[in-house]
Amino acid sequence: MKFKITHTDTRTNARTGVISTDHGDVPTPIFMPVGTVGSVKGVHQRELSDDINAKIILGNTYHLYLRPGMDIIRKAGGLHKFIGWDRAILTDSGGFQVFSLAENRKITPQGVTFRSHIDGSKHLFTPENVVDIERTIGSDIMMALDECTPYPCTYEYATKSLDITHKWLARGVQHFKESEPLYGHSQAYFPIVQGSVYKDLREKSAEFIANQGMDGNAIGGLSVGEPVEMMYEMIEVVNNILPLDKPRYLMGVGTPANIIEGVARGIDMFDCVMPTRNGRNGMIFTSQGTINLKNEKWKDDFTELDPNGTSFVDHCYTKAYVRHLVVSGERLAAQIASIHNLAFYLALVAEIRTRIADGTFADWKDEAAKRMMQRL
RNA sequence: GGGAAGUUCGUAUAGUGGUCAAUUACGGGAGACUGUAAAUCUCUUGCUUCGGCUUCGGUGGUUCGAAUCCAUCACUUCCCA
Repeated sequence: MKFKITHTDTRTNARTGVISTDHGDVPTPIFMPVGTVGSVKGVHQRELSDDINAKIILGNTYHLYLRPGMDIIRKAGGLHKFIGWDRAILTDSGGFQVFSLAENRKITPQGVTFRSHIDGSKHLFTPENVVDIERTIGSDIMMALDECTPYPCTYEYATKSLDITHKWLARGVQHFKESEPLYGHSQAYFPIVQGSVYKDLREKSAEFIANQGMDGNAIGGLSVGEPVEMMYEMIEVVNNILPLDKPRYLMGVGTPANIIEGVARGIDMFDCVMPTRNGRNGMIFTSQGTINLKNEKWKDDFTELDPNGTSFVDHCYTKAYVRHLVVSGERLAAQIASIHNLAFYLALVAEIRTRIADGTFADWKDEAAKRMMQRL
């Protein structure tokens, strides 16, 4: 994996670049649709590539490991072949599940013991075996095993957790260096900055992560309930330390405004379930604001789903029709809304790249973020 | 023509003397959702100037008190002719 910066904004910390993987180039800043179990929920791979123009998607180590299991993925020849996706894939390590499945896991210095949410069976994740699993999956970018701390989180817990995350990282990096890709394409390994909302812990973590010398770096443990201003402050603190010449990935973020603000602070990569999950729940994002299609006010609105939208669904369906589908519980509603939202997110990062390149990003960002977050 | 059962807040239901503006489901309205245990979850759903007001087919009655008991009328469903 290579990263090349193409433009640097003079008035913010935003930049554009290109991440080159063996599964294609990824222009940055980029949004990566989440496809946890090897499927971006409700969206075909063809729609993902042709209509949404996603360049890279996520898979999840924990979920794929439990089902279908690594023997199937290995026999399939890796996740790309298994799911029929020849563009880039990034795998989350299961660190988020350490957070979200808190009642079903136990953290030890060795690793983390999980109880499967599917059948209750017990499993151990270590920094080493997670690298092995990600090698088997064959993702272009593999994430290190970390603990995504909850919010609020005491300073004591955050300190202890960070120490474990760092120790896990050192072992993960070593195992990454000692292991080889299985399918002939190269794989990168990204460490993750933690430290909750504590500035000194974040600084310490950013330094530790930067020193690993990996091809890219991630910021995790944010957008877990803390006020957004706190999140933005942590990004600033961390990005002051993370190397400029490596891509920076803000994990699990976020809203259109979060993405704009993240880019302004030097973030290059984002992922979030919001466009797909909220889409399934009847909400769409547009350049003019968000729309809750369940609302009665749209029942006889026969205008295009999103007149400014870049996706085909925006122009062949009306708000009234998609609302009808949502209210009726039709699966097509989830598909249309997911396609629309993902296309909107990808168009958003495309516009951000254009504006960084032509120097209009700083003037545009505040008004755009505000406009996109208003409720229609 | 004879007999039986029934009529409750949009619909279907629970409630068989006071703890009932009244159960539950659906339907309606709104909110949440940020490295996906989510096509999920939460709230709300008689009116109200928030003190109350008017409700359980209609009317009349019994009772301190009725959605609940009695009478009667209306309507509905089923069975027998």
